[in-house]
Amino acid sequence: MFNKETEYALRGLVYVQIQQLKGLKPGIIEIAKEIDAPLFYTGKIMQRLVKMGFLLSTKGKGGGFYFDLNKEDLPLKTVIQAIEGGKAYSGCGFGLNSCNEDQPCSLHEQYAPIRDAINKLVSLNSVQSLARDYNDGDDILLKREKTID
Amino acid sequence: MFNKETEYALRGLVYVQIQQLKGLKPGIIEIAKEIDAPLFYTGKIMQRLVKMGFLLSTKGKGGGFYFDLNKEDLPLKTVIQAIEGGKAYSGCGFGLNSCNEDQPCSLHEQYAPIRDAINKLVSLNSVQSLARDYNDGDDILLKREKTID
DNA sequence: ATATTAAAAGACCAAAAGGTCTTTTAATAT
DNA sequence: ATATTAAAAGACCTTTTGGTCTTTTAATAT
Repeated sequence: MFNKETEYALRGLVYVQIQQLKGLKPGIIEIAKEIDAPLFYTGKIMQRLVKMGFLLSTKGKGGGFYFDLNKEDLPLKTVIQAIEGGKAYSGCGFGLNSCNEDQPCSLHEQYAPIRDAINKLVSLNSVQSLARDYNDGDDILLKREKTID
Repeated sequence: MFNKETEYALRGLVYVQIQQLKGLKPGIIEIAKEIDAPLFYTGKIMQRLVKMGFLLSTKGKGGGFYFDLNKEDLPLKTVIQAIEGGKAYSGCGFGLNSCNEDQPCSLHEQYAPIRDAINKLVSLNSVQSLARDYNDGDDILLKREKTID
């Protein structure tokens, strides 16, 4: 569904938010471990996210990543578009330039509702809402200790 | 939606089928031009499709690509899976190994119906059905002369 | 002040995707 | 037979994606 960078970015952001709700400020080592992503790559991605203004960080002892609480919720779509470029989930399912609403290709009409559903999914879900869902214990967004049953 | 190779492959196959319905047997040069894809790359892809058994070809004068009429319709999904690998449209939307029906992640439940719709789309549409749609004049699957209006 | 900690910056590397081009093989028409 | 045509084979190249590692900068605690 997403490329690796986007995937790690979203998981990282949600993890930071979850920790922030507990009053914590995780660092790269912890984040990478918890979201099950490569350490240095995760570091690079988190830094990019800071540069893009999606979250904040401090260096040195007690440092780490955290969100500006004054900001509004961050929809997944905003992050995805910042990383993958604006054209994500907008084009023709068949990749035709010449295909549009007026002159749809065979698949266009069938794909349109799917594309719309994806757009809705990433627009309605935010880093914060996923973090909340997680704390409610409803899901396993992030790596979690394997339970022995 | 698809990667380039898959995209060119599907367009190429549909183009061959459209021409075959007219009693023709197109070659690489014609196919590449008509589906608006790079010449040599298209050649390579068509050859791969022949090797995979999706269509036939003959060399030399009058040669080109064509389908075995005895075979049944070829669903898009079959082609996609042969090119992109079996895991296409099956995993968790968030790319988590630990996510499954029993322990779904936040997005899993929302993504599941979308993934199912995509699966249905590529299962129900075939190279032949798209070629038929095209001949009915319903769509512009392939590159077509720009109409001056 | 300085030692420690942790992010920032950036060089570097590997694999995959996308694409180009030349040579070889096989079919057909003359 | 042989000239022509067109696919097959495969070497090679470029860009993008994914990933690693070292050095630098900034914050904090002693």
